[in-house]
Amino acid sequence: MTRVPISLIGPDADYSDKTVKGKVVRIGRLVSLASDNNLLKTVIQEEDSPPNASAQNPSINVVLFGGLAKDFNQAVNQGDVVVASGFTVGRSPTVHKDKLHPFNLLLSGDEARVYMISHVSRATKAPKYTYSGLDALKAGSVVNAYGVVVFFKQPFKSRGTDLCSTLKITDQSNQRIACSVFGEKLENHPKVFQVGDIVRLHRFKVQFFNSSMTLVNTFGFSVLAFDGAEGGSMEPRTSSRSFHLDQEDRRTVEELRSWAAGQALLPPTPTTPLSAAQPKAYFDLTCQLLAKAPIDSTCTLLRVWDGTRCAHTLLKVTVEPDATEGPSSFSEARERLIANILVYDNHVELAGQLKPGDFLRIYNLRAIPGSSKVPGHASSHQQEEEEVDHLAFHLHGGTAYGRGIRVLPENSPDVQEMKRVMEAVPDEDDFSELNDSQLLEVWSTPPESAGESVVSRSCGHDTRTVTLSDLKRSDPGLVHHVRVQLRSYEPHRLHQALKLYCSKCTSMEDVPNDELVARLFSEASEDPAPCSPPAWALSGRVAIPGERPAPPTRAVGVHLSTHPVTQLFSFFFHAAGSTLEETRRLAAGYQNVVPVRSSGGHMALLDLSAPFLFRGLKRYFGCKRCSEAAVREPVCAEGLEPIDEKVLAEALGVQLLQFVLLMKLELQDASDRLDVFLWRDAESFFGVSAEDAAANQEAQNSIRQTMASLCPAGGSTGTSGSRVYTAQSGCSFTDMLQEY
DNA sequence: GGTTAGGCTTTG
Repeated sequence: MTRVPISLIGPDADYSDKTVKGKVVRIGRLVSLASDNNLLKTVIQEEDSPPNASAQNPSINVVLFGGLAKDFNQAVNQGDVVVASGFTVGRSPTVHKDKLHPFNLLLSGDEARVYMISHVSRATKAPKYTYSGLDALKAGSVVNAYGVVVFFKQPFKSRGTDLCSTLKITDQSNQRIACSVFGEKLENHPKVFQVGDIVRLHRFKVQFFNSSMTLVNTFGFSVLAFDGAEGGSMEPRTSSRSFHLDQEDRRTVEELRSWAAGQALLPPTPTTPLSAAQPKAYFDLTCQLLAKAPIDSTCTLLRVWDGTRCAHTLLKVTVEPDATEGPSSFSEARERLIANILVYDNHVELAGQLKPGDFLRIYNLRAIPGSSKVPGHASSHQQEEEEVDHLAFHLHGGTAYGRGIRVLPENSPDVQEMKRVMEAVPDEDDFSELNDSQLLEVWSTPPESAGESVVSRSCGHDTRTVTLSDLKRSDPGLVHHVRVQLRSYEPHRLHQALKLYCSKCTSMEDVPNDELVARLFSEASEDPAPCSPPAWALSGRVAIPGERPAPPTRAVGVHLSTHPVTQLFSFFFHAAGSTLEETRRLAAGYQNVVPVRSSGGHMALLDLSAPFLFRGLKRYFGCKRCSEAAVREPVCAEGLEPIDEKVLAEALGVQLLQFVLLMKLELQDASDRLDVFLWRDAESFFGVSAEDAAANQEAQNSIRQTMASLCPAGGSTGTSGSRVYTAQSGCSFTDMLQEY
């Protein structure tokens, strides 16, 4: 065999008796493909290019398949020198992105070989970071350091071009060192959420200021933040995809945690729930934003809750419903749990970026007793006296005392705890904000009189039966039992009863039909612009699984993302150029298929009328109003949970829509008729989840059978065959049959 | 590989 210089690799040549030699400069993740195949991408660089070569030390992508990929992954270290043979040459799909060789080497099949010429031992593989104690910092040097946060400010706008975070950190030396982080992007700032958090700083410059040390980030810096509690999660908070964390790092974090616990550096109550808010006190609040409204240019109203009820009556702030983002009113029960927060000055800009549904931590919030004048909404004297005991909450201007607002990730332990509290709040559920008039809007053929609908409530099953005529004369809001005949129902086509519901903006819409979706797919594939895949994606082509008898299979371009810890192939993008039908077939063979298109040279999701995700037979949709979709790599918080529709929706900035069932029933008894909506309890009524009903025939048949036996004439006007049931909300159809 | 900030007694 003869060796070919990397620079001379090109198409249309026979490489069966050729070798390529190079140093391994990058090793990708091992990707498991379908049917027990593996794939691994690596980059090798020629160290001894011949003098006549066009480029010095050129690099080339090498893609290994099958057992070779697996063996290579186990054996190789960065820095090893290898020789490859038995390869073929293909066009590199990533040449524009990685600026490497326009072709790549493909090593698959029996002839493919990789020989290791020299081997670097594991111990010297990763560059080792050394960390300075905070008492050993030398001005002018660039250091790495660990510290426990004793003071922090959330990123705020500096007078320059960047956002600025300031921290004060300490360690076992008891030195307290100031630290400033500058950067344009919020995601590069330390994700410090409370005093006691631990940070790991890389590449910070030591500067002297007023006889005290300060650490300032330099080029190529990184910050990881860890929970400071003993036994807390070891998952660092970072936006970086490529941080390195080894056993020694974990030990350092553990040591700082136990040291800090002994020093009582962690505040005993990091945040105060609304139920413990005291007048005049300053406190940090973890909460969920429900709605917001601008008051004037220096003040914004945030309406939040945390699931607990404040011991003091909360101040009501009235604003125009039109100016409110999110629901403008809530049920009475919910209103009692909602705190109105007025945020001022510099916080107004940040508040503008918040979305109803966001989980927030608000730092240095002040509880203010008595009525306070809201700019532009001066209340009358009478009202002021009435509200004298009421609590309002202010976030003053400025960043002193760490005043600020931070969006917390949904997976943070404090948010999880708060959600448990919220879930236990009675008389509220996902649909509480959707009222009858909204339902009628959703309904394609609204009944003539909106007054004929009633809202269902769960009940104690001890109410006596009333006639429909009694019911219609009684006050709204009461719970009734009726003994009625189902005269008719709508829609007759089950797919029209399936709706998509957004828990964030409480909108409900029809499920887009296949014709519309197919059209979006064909439109997306018409864009001829080349699409540069993101750096983390592995690009290639896969064959569309065919049907039997197999038609000629077609291959489509795909971009893969693999699971960071298990390295299992778990996520799958497919590029523009395939049809809905092809995507459907891909989804049958691969776990997660996210259709993408080319948009201005970048990878983007399709219009959100199309499913953003195919998982087997199931399709998932996103809310057009609440999503800020972008193709990003999905990351698992703990690294081990499966990548499901929720993880993907979050990574892609998609607000996941929930399938719900909505039916209109026309009830009749001797006294009257009544239209009712079956929806909130529809799933328990049919004993079928709406998501299943959207994807599987068995679930659909079950609903169909239930309706057919309730209303055998299929809802036609001839109802002589209809049977009569005693209906109780919260009751399944099977329960009803037993009672009958 | 430059500038920003460099807690701090807030108050509608």
